[in-house]
Amino acid sequence: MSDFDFVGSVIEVVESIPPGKVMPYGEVAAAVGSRAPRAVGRVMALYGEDLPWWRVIRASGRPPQCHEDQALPHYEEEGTPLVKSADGYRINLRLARHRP
DNA sequence: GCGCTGACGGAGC
DNA sequence: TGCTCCGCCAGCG
Repeated sequence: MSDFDFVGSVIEVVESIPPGKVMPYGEVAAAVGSRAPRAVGRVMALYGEDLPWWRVIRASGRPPQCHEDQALPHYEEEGTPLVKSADGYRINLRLARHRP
């Protein structure tokens, strides 16, 4: 697996996430056979423009920092289980977590 | 070839 | 429940 295309695999996994579901960075990294959730975030920052990046969130149940406001409308549109929090809102990983 | 940074995760307090 | 510290890997100068 040395030819392993990290970026390509990450993009493939993110696009495989169905609407209304989400997947933590750690899960995406594990899905591509890696342990670098940070690297996944980098891919989103670079290629996220062509991907449903809002379906990829942190293990804390919150979307990428500085992007929560942009992700919110997407969740409401896809019917993603949300939980209102003191800070604003949060994703209900219990219901929204996508399992391959 | 080396070091720093980053849309993070988990454990500890 | 929220914040802090350390560790992880991949990309770039």
